[in-house]
Amino acid sequence: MSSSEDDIPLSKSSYGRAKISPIKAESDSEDDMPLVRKSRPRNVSTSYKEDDSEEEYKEKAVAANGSKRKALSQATKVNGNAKKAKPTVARVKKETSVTPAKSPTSKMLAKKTSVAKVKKESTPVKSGEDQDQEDEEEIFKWWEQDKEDDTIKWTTLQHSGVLFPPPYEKLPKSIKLFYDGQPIDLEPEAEEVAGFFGAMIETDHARNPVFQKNFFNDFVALIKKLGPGKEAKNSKTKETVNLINFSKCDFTKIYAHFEKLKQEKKSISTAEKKKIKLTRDASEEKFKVCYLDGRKELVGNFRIEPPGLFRGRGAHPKTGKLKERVLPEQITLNIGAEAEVPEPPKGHQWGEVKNDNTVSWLATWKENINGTTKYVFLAQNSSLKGMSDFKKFEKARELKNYIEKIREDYMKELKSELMASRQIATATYLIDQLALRAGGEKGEDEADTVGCCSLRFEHITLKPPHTVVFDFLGKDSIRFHQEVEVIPQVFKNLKIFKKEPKKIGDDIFDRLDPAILNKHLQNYMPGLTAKVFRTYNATKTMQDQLDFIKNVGTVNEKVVAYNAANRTVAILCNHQRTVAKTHEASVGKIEDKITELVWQKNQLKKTILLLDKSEKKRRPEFFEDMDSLDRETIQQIHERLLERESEKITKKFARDNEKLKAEGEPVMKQTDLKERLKAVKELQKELQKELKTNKPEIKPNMTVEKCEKQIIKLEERITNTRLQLKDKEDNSQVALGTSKMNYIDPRMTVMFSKKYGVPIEKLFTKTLRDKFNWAIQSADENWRF
DNA sequence: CGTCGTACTTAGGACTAGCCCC
DNA sequence: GGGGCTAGTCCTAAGTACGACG
Repeated sequence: MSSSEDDIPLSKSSYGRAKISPIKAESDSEDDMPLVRKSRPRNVSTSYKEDDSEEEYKEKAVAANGSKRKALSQATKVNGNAKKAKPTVARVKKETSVTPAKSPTSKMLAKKTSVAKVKKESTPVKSGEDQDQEDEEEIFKWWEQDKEDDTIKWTTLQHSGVLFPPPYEKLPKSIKLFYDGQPIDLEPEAEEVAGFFGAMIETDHARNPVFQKNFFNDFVALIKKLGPGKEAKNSKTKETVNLINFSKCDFTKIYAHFEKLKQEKKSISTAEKKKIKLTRDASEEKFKVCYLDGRKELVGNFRIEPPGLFRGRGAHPKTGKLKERVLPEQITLNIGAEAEVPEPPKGHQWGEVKNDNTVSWLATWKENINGTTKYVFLAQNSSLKGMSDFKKFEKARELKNYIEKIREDYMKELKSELMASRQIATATYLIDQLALRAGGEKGEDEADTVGCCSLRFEHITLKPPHTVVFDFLGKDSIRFHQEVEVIPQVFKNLKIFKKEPKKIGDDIFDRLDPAILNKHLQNYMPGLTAKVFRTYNATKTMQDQLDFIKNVGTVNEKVVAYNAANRTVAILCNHQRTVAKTHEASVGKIEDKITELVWQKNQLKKTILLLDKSEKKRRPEFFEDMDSLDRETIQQIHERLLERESEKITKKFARDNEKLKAEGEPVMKQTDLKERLKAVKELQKELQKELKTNKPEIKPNMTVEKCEKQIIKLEERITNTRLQLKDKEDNSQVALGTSKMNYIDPRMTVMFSKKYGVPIEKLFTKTLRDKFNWAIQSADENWRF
């Protein structure tokens, strides 16, 4: 059936268990999270990175770097016959860094075109006349437009094509692959592939036997194809054609070489790095933009994917295969008929150039491993992407008008006489309640993952009276493992669907596939498909969660509350991430920090009493917790304190010596260091004494007021750090980003921002603010999903 | 219908800029 | 002012959906 025989020896980590109620979120305790992760291979590093060698594109880029105004007028001309509506021009100050966007609360779907002149973030002084135009750029407020027919994506379209990765640069002569202890000369094309693998030998991918096998097959085939070649100068090398044993290959020299390069790159000065970035940016500038109906829009992935080894996820049978370099001849460009076709790289031709305005891609090619089509699309902040995003959320919003009926119906249909109807009802129940994906069929050559319709016998276990255990790998081979109490009829149905003669490997929903299911759903609402339920339930859950949040407390507290709501959604959608290797350590560090802050606070309280005994009588409860830490903990704090102190002194000593050396002065001796370290000894004595007497040393000029002030500061820091710690713990295996980016209607977040007075910057990163600008501009504090 | 190809959204991990802490 | 860490960004794989085709 599927993959299997030579599968990756992935260690399966222990399964966690959690009861979760079948009806979403609401208030189920966050403590018993149903998230469990199988241990997956982790990609540690890639260093086959394309990079540098900008030369090629430099001249063109400079030419393209003309004035914005020029570009604009040119574009407008092209657009001459496009939209006729008269633009309303509004002046809107564009957000500059941290000012919350002023909401010009505009009506959605207003029947007018409006174009706002927007101040661009201050450009360095421009000379003279056309400064006005240079500083301002027109922003097309598509969300204030009629949403008409969307089969036509554009009327005119111009762009500069795509950016190819730099050509392969041969390794230095001294760096070679070793075979059976001997250095091997390889043709550059083969050497490049050896480099792909060599660079990653320390990653989990490279340790995966399937990856190794696939890589090696392709590698050997390439060498055979190339033949001994002109590089083969010695007899030993001729044997490379017979290179057949992976275990005799030694990539360590190559690996070391790439590591060295990495280090060198890291060590170049910041100024130098900046310069490199600048030239790189300049050479790429023209690819970054395009003109759609005359309006400037950003292009997303204009960089052609560089060659490398395919990093298929999970147990992908093809992982490790060689992903070949893409040539211009393989690329199809899509561009307006009126536009000038960008020049292909020297000595090359475009595969094809077409003018299809029913699609949004600018370029496409076929990738050689799975034969899938890759596209170059516009950036996330483009109008095209924005519009379809908007539509997606409006569609999900529309579902709320039908959801009741749909639920009512599937409850009835669960008992249908017709097997097909019963399966549809059961599947809809699961998709609605558990936010499962549709689950289309997959091929033999892909990782064995499933969704609702493709669930198999072995993926669910029935536990009477009506608990179902789901355990399967979903998209990206992320494990879905939940124990769910379902309604009795669903339990009964699943039992039927699993009944003999069904066995392991058989589909649960044997009368169903996403097409059938979606067709059924369209009966309720045009355009309704399985995935809409995920969007609907995600945003609905978010709204319900946000509604619980009281409008009190600090901004930080509100952000934490928002994140908690976001987390509920992420859990619903099973958005996971691997726990960072450094997680445990960093949690430990924060915990240590908190106890240290508590200790400091306690010290201050004791100091107050030493300064003025009467305080204790005045407010005994204030001093109740000043001995909250036990002796051992305090001792640990002391140790850390002392260690830090001596480290600091040692470092300072080293620095001072460096300085002296540089100035040609005689350096200090180790005894001088010892002298300096005496201060630490002093401190140690002091602390030891404190530990005995339980009385802190009083610093000169200390007053009760000063102590009070510091205590308040410390308490603030303690709550903040605790908050931070909790957030970190709760988020360690949940990925919040995916739901925020794809499932939660951004207008919900904008509503929260406005209603609760939380700057949008605290909720959306820069990229998200750009992507969701339409939502920021159009939603207010009363917005409801 | 079932299969396939195309076009688009959704996804987690790799990489990195910049922030914070010392 | 440098190093460690993390949040944010980049990259591209892996889904969904749908229409054409036989």
